[in-house]
Amino acid sequence: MADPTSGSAPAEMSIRELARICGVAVSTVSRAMNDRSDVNPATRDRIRAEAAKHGYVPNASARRLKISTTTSISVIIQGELGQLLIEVLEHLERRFADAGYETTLTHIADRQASAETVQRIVRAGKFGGVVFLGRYGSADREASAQLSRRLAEIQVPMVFCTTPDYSGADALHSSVSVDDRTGVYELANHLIARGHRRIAFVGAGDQHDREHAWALRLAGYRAALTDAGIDPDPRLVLPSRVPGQLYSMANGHASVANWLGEHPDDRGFTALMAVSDAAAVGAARALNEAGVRVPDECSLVGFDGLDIANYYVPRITTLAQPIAEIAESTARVLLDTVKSPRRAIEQVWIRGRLAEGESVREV
Amino acid sequence: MADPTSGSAPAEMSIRELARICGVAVSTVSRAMNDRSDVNPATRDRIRAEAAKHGYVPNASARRLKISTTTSISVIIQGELGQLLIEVLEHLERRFADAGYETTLTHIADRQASAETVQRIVRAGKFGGVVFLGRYGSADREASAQLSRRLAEIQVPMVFCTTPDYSGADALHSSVSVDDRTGVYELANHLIARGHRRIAFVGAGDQHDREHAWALRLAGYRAALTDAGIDPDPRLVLPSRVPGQLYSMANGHASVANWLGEHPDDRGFTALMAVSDAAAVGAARALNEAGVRVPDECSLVGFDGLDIANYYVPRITTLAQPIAEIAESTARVLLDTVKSPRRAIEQVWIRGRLAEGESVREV
DNA sequence: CTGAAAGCGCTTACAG
DNA sequence: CTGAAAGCGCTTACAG
Repeated sequence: MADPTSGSAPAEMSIRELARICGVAVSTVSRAMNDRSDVNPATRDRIRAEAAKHGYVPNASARRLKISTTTSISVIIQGELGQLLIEVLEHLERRFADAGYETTLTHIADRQASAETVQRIVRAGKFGGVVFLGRYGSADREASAQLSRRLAEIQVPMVFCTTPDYSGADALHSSVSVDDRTGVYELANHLIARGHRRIAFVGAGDQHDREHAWALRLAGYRAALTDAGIDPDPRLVLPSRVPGQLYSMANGHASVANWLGEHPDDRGFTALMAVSDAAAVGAARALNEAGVRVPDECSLVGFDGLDIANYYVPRITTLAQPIAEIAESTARVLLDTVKSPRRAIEQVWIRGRLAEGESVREV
Repeated sequence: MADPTSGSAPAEMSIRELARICGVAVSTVSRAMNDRSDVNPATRDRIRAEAAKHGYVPNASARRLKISTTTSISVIIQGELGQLLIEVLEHLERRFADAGYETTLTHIADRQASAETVQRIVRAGKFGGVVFLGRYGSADREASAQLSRRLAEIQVPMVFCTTPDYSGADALHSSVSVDDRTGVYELANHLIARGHRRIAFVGAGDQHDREHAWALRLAGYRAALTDAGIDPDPRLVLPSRVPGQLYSMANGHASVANWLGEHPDDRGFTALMAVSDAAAVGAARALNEAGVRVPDECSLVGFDGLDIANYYVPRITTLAQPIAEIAESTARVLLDTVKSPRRAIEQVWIRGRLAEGESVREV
């Protein structure tokens, strides 16, 4: 039917056409293609051979229209697409694959983060469940809470991964995350135990956008100082300089470089806590450019435990996220919810591991 | 209809039900939801309000079954999921969004790289086109060529991004890629111009798997040496030690550490070319662990031009991939092919830019 | 083991 | 501007 002068591709074969070719009913083709037991093996093999020969693939849209069960999970990532989320994604894919599910990733821009977007994605793909990888929401607290409530109305199992649910007092969604606060608390204590008192924090976000990992990490930092009898100096929370990329090398660098430029004589800290390993690398470069040696003149810690922390010179002391465990728990919670949609909301906080590097020195 | 004692979620609303609620025909609801002009604005608004109120979202499977046109592009990534591909992906998404297309990413394991997988993905999602990001195929040359032919039979526009088509003499697919060979050729000349003669290459893959960027980069390295009158020493092509992650820090590190361990007295090179920036970082650590300073005692260059090259200390001289241009060309070629499926195959090679860092010293 | 038929939820000529 | 009807390509009772 294809007109050679036109640009259109040949039409795809339908079950009906294949049935005609094989001289059987469409129902028989359907059974053969789905490997059902109620079809003669010889018939099945003949049909499948013809299908392969003609490149017939069942139309999934038509199939989905009939079938209620689905074996697809949608992973939605909003905004920053860093190495950490990518690694979590890889583990998630493996876990879901083990359970017989396929995984599809949709990356959406910040401004598209709405309940409608999710609803469209979910119904478009007939997904069995949704994982929000990284946060999902806007910088505005009230808008985020409302979004969370709207999401709860969508009748599909969902779980937040690497971020808690920020719905407010009553959590509306399950979540699995590293224990950000405790992790940074431990890191700060690690520094304090080595004599540091003037510790700066690199990578604090916008005041209005407190619903993100950085805020929990900052809270852990403050708590550790306070518990150690050190009065947190608000000036040592270095403001972010690359707002859209809080956890990036660029932000770590700009933030510290800016501070050092404004305080040429006395930088005012003996140790730096970066909100992420990437930010730590940027901070290290800024220190180096100012002639400050790590760790001899300034200690440095990161967060995440990515390859870069391990291979950087000096190796960066960091809080290693338990990526495999996070992915495993996320998959478990989601698949449990798929099986029992009314099961209770579950908040899972997984303790990270302090990975000692070569970037901290006693003072 | 939902049984409160069962775990099933309430059924989703259909167009029929909404039509009944609004007291109109389903066709009118359809027109309202699709913003068609042939519906009374007042009727449309009333219907849309009811839809929003009841959380009605059209079933996309049913819609796709009727509609032939699609506005979705599938991006397929096989195997390694590094920072470079992620950044290309982000640019691709933006380009496609500008053209009115949504992008969906599917990440598949090496062993699943078959024509059937692609066919299933394509028909499942009714995608308008497919981008293969990174290579797609197996390590076996003959199997790859056959796969390429099978892919060509799938009647959907496709383009390879960041990798050429390895079908053999006659390319069967369009591709957009940095000019790997010329890029490394330039980097090698950069080193040669600074007096280096003993240059090692880090990150060569398996002999049987020559269909990958590393092989083109290795070829550029060899050509530059030969053209400069230097006989390439095959021993200076350091074998890979982490096969599945050729471009990783782990591989760069293991490869160089292993070599230095076996040649404690004379390492045999004055400069190192790494297959990627990440491998360069790993190599730098291995050098450091052996007490070899970069660049004073050994020069180092990478490939890709990622953040890490720019923020590492010392800043790594590298070949910056023109990521935006690669994404732009990929989107252009694919969308052109969507419009005119019979258009000619196109191989696009984009020249990278040598970004000079602080990791090369004259000898 | 196989076939004829109903129907999943939409869209789109066609008629009014 | 609105409605009744056909049909997209499948799956699945139901009948044989």
